[in-house]
This record gives sequence, C-alpha cells and structure tokens, in this order.
Amino acid sequence: MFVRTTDPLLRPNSLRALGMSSGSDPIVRLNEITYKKGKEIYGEKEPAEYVYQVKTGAVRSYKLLSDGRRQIGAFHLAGDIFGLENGTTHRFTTEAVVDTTVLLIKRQSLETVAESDAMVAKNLLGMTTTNLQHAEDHMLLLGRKTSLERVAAFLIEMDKRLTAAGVLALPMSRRDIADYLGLTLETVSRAISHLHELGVLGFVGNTQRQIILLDRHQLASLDLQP
Amino acid sequence: MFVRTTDPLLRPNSLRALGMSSGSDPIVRLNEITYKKGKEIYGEKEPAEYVYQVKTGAVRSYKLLSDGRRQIGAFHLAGDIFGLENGTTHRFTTEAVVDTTVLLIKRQSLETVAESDAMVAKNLLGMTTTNLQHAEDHMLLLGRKTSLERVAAFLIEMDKRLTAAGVLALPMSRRDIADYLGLTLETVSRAISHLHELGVLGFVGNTQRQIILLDRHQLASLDLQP
DNA sequence: CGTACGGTTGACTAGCCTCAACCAGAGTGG
DNA sequence: CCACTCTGGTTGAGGCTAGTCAACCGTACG
Repeated sequence: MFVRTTDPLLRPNSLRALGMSSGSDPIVRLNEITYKKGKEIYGEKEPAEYVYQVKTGAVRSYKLLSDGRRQIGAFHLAGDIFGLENGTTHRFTTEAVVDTTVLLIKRQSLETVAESDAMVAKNLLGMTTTNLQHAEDHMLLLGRKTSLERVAAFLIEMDKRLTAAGVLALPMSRRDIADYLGLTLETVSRAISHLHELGVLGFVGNTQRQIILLDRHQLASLDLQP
Repeated sequence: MFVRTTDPLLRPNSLRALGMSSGSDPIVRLNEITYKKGKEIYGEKEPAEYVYQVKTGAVRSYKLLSDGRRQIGAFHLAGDIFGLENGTTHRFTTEAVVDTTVLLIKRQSLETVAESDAMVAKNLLGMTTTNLQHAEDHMLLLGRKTSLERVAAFLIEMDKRLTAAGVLALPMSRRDIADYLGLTLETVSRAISHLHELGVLGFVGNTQRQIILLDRHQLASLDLQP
C-alpha cells in the first residue's frame, strides 16, 4: 500500500513531489506549522485553502452528528497528505492528536499546476484514489466486522504504518480508536485486554499506551479479510 | 449533489462527456451490454478493463468477508458511472440488481486520453471525488447511526436519486438494503414498518416494494446530519 | 396448482453500550 | 516533597438495540 523509504516525507506521494512539475523544478514553497495536541487544524465546511502533509505527530479527521456522536474517518501519520479536497470546502474537521508539525501548500497553486501538468494531475488522482480505497475498506469494517475483528484490523493497520522495532506506540487515545472503529472506548479496552489474555500482544512497562505485538499471524487470523 | 436533467445519460459527468476531448470530438466508441437480474458484471480483484455507465436498471457493488458477510458500498442507478478504478484491478464485485443495460468504454482508451487532455483528467478526478465523498458520508452512517436513522437516510438518498412522482420504486431487496446499511433484513423491515406506523410513509397497493413518502420533512428529521 | 421468493412479524438471544467504580501516572501547587 | 487533581485506562453489572431463528403470508411464476 505505501512505499517504504527511510524518510516518509520523501516517498513518491509527498507534497514536495506533488508540487514538482514533470521537469522536476520545485514550483511551490512549503511552509511549516506546529499545532499543540488537541488543536483544530481546520473545520468541516471551511474553505479549503491549503493541502497538508504531516511532518511529525498525528492528525485525526472526523465528522460529527448534531448530538455529538463522532466518526473518525482517518488518522494521518508522518508522511501522510490530508486536506486534499476537490471542491472548495473541507469535508472533515481535523485536529492534532499529539503535538504535530505539518507542511502546507496553497491548494490554488496546486490546481493551476495540475491544469497544465499531466504528471501533477495524475498524482492528485492517485492520492484521491488511495483515500477512496481506505474509505471503502473501512465501510466493510464498520458495516460488517465484530468488535474484536475491528480492533485486530486497527492494530494491523497501525503496525504497518508506525511500528518501530516491534513496538506500537499509539499516539491516539482509546476514545479516538473507538470513534474510528464505530465502537465505545470500553469495548475497545475490553478487546485489547482480550487480545492480551490470548497472548497476541503485550505491554511495555505498566503503561498500556505502548503495545507489543507478540503474534502478528494470530492477530491477522482474527481479522477476517476477503 | 447531482445535476438534474431530463436524461440522466446526458448530464455533465456522463461517459460520453468523459470520452470527449476538450475540442468536443467524440474519441471513443460506446458499447452496450444487458445483464439479467443477479448476474455479475465483474468480480473483485479482476483486471479493470472497462468503465461502465448504467443506462437502465440498477447495480450493486460490494465486498465479501470469507464467511459470507457482505457490505454493499454503493448502488448505481441510471446515469451513474462505476468501475472507474485507478489501479488495474476492481476493488468491488458488481452485480445487476434487476435487468440492467450498461454502456461501456475501454479503461485504457480513457487513460491515454487523460494523459494529454486536462479536461478529461479533471473529470476523472471529479468522479473519484464524488465516490470518495459518498464513502465518507457512509462511514458516518455505518459507524454512528441507529437503525432507524440509517433507513431514513437510505430512503432520503433514494428519493433524491430515483423518485418518480412521489413514489419510490425500490429496485433492490430488503437484503440488499440491509447489506448496504450494515443491518439485517429483519431490522430494515421493522424500521420501515415503524416509519409506516409513524405516518411518514405509505405503500402502493398491497406490495411494499413501492413506497410513498408522505412526510419528507419528518423523515429528514429522523436522520441526524451535521 | 404448487412452489419459490421476498417480506413481515414474533420470541428470544447476544453483543455492544451505559453507567459507575476504581486505578495508575502525570502535572501542579503549597 | 507530598497531597491534590486530572486524565486516560480498566473492569464490572445491568440494560438495550439489533441479531437470530422461526413461523407465516402474499405474490409471482413455472
């Protein structure tokens, strides 16, 4: 799914790559902003002025119902691009999960480049398709998987995306995970405890924020796929 | 969301429009195929050879888990384009819900055109974004809405897309609706009965496949949005 | 005419949610 | 340095929503 490079900011689908013309001249300048934990980056229905790439930290993007129920559509980790809208307004609210630094680029400048540069247009389409694919898989999870399968799928996804040396240091809280998986935080907690009892995972020290995956194969078997 | 024209095949995002160059010369030929009710159009993971547009009828696209649980990601009705993949393989299985005629176009020919024609590339991106937007909204429904809210949202969506003279003639079965909404067919049936009791909808004759929406305003209030 | 299919409804069950208590670690201020 | 509070996490008891299983009904169809 993602190409692994030593530096996530330099992989093919980076903002830098997006802003390159086919002739590989950097066309746009990248600015940098840091958001404190919990701070909003942009709100749903706000005009989409910028496109972002996570440099360090993590971002959640979500929708709210009027009574406060929340659905997180995606977590954006180091290297991920977000805020790429086609229309002129954002369709999610995004917040920093932890202290987070992002690169940003004016949406407008991207669009004008895409007009004339097929390479850039292709990159835009590719990124949108990646998002679509993730959303499609997530619909299956939300519509048809059990709580244990959801949590297993989540751990596998995060393992692929942010593991360092076999330890998952999850930046997000149980509540965030729950709102991503369409569950309650208690159910998430119970599922993780259950996986612990099964010997699929362990914890670093006493704190349970860091998880060691002990048996990836068994974990994968708990998440039904095709 | 959708532009209304008298003929759904002629609205802006049609296959015909897709196949036009900026100079509006028709570049590609459109073929036509008819599928009997229940017949598969293409399978998940099959190579994506064609892009389709529904001429008459309805199509469901879905994913399966290995134990048979099914999640329908979308219904495609007259005028809708589907099977537009960026990679080379399909990510859903699609079947005709009823007897259905589709137009088709070789994916390859579209791609080559998009290479050189910014207009076509823009259309492709726009359609992918429309699909993404639908998937994002559906995640919220699947993750956070109650059964009654889901069914109400479904009826509202179908009302927007296929109502003729205040009557919803649903082409799909209760099972299809259930697999679209992440419910069971019994729960869908009960929700519809409940809406009937509430006086929000009625039926044409004895058959309950055709639904009259009596109170769209009340229906909308049952589906929490922002 | 009999059968198959799709839909409805009822009785019961189960999985997840709600409410609540409790606990550990990180800050904070006296 | 210690008490205090706050936050995030776990766990238990009980309730509710949606799922399961099953019977029944009407229409369509061979």
